[in-house]
Amino acid sequence: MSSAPAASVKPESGIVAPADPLELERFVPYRLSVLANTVSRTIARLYEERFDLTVPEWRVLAVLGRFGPMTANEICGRTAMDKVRVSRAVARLLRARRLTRRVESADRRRARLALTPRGLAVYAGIVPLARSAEARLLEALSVNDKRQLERLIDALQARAAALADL
Amino acid sequence: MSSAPAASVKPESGIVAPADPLELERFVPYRLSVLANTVSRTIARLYEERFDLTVPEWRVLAVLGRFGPMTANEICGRTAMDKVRVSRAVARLLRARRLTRRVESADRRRARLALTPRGLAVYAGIVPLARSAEARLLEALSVNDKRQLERLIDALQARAAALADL
DNA sequence: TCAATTTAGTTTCAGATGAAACTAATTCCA
DNA sequence: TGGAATTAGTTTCATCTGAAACTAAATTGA
Repeated sequence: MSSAPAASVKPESGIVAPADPLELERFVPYRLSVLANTVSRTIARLYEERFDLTVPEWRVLAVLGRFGPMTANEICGRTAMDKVRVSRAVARLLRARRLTRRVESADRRRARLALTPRGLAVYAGIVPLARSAEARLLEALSVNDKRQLERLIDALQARAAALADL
Repeated sequence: MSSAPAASVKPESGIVAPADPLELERFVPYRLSVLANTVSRTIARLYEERFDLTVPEWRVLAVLGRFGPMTANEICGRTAMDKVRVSRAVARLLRARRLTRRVESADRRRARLALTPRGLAVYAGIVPLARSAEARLLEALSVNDKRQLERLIDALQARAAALADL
C-alpha cells in the first residue's frame, strides 16, 4: 500500500496538505469507535434474533433485572440513553408484554416499570450469554491487563464527559 | 439508590432472577460503547457544524488526505465502513465539490476519488482540531498509560474481529 | 465465445436515530 | 390563589443506517 505522496494539489492553489497528515488508523477516537462497534455488533447478534430484542431494549431489561422496578427517567440515568430512546424501547417491551407499567399515584407524570415473568425470562436467558461473550473477549488479556483496561476506560470516560460539556 | 431486591417475580411463576445479576455499569462492552459514543460526539461537534461534515465524510477525507486518490472500495478497507456508507459519504462530498471522481479506463466499474482544493482545505482545517481533541482526551493518561491503551485496544480489536466472524 | 459468476458501486426499503415540539402533570412563587 | 416555569414522557420530522436488491462492467470457464 502506497504511503507515498499523500495529499497534494495544484501548487498554485495556495492550499497545502498538512506536513504531518493524520493517521486515522492510529487515532484513538477512531479506534475506540471501531472497537466498540465490532464488540457491540457481535454481542447484539447473540440476542437480537433469538429474543427479538434491540440493544436499547436489552439495556432496559438489564437495569430492571438488576435494580428492580423504576421509572423511565431512572432508566435513562442508568443506561446512558436519552429519554427518546428509552421511551421507544419501553414501548416495544410493553407491546411484547415484557414489562408492566403503573402510573404512580403520588406523581401521575411518572410510571413505574417492572419486568413481567416473560421479561424476566428473557433477561435471565441473556445474562449468561452476555457474561460468556464478555469473558471470551477478555480472554485475550491477562488479569493485570483487565485491571488496567477498567482503569483506563474509567479515566477516559471521566475525561470525555468533562470535555463533552464544555 | 436501592441496590436492594433486584429482579424478583411471583414465586409461582417458576422463573427466578439470576442469582448474580449482570452489572451493566461494569460490563466492558457497555462501557466501551458509552465511551466511544461520548468521544465520537464530542469530536464530531468540532467539525459537523463548522464544516457541514458527517463522521463518514470526515473519514473519507482523512484517508484521501493521508494516502492520496483511491477508489471507494479502497476507502472501505481503510475506514472500517461498508460500501453503502462510503457510497453515500462520497456522493455528498462530490455534491459539495470536495472530491473529484474519474472513472478508471482500465476497469470502468471503478472510479478514482481525489480531494479537490476545497476538500483539501477542509481536511487541512480539521486535522489540527482532531489532533488537539485527541491530545486533550489523553491528557488524563500517563505516557505509559497511553502505551497500554494502544496495546489493549489492538488486542481487543483483534479478539473482537475474530469472535465476530465465527 | 458466450453464459454464468464475480466485482464495484448505487438504490430501495424498512427501521433506528436525535433534536425539537408537544402534552400532561407538578411545582414554584408573586 | 393562579399563572409561569419545570418535569416526565411521547410524537414528529428529517436524517442515518444496513440488508438486500439492483445495474453495469469484468472475469471465468465450458
